[in-house]
Amino acid sequence: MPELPEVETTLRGVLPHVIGKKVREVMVRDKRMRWPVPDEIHEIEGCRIESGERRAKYMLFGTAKGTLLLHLGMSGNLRVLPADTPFKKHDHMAITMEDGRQLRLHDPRRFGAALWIEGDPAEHALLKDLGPEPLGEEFTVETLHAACAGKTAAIKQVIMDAHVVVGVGNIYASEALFMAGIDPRQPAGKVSKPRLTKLVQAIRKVLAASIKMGGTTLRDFVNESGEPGYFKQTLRVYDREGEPCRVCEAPVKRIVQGQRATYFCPKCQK
DNA sequence: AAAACTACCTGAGTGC
DNA sequence: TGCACTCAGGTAGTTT
Repeated sequence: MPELPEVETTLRGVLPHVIGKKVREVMVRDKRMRWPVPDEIHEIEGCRIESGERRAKYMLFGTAKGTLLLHLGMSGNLRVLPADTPFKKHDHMAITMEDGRQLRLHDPRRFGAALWIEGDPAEHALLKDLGPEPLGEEFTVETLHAACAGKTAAIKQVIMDAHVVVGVGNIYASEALFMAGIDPRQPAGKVSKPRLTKLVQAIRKVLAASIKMGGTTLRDFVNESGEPGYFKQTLRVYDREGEPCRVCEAPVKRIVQGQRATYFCPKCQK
């Protein structure tokens, strides 16, 4: 589920409930996540949360003692609920704040993660080799051009590579390539610089637009309040196989690249 | 170095 | 109803 806009939406919703507040208790109901939830996660108990940031699709909550890292995987959500709300199946972790509110990490597929980082999070193994943020200044046509140079891999796979640019998942990769008019199968090294310029703009635009609408709910994404995102109705190609292109009316095509579905318009994207 | 593929896991949907 | 099968928003790790 969650790509960058969904994580950003969740983080923004959660922040007002945690910034400047102390954590009372962490309850781990099922430590089987992508990596076992470490016992050190309890280090956060009694700490005041000073910061909350997103890096790629990771959420980082900083305290004086260390940093809580959360990832929503494919099926996760993080909700803010009264602490006495009955637990649901797959509510794996609950973080109770001093005011009685609780953050619930719910993740049926358990591809998500909850880790405790001591020291500088930027140096953590999961974060240190990540590429630039797509909405930040460091992601430019120059960086993308350099990353694509000489590569035979399809352009879609390259923009989904977190070493090149973070946060571009399967939905927004297809959408950005449509907006830029680029065939997702094009070898990355063969896409001209002007077209990469369009692609950089398209990636920024589609992510920003989705954040504005609270993200995309395909099946089960909900934000911190349990509400879906509304960007799905704006999708131009993703999950629209056989339906008419919104520009030229040619049927949208679905192919598989790197074991993942890709959607594109064969007429608009060359 | 880069590309291809595997693995992790549950639930929804489809076809028989 | 039930079984077998496919597919799903991510990404670290291994193999080629």
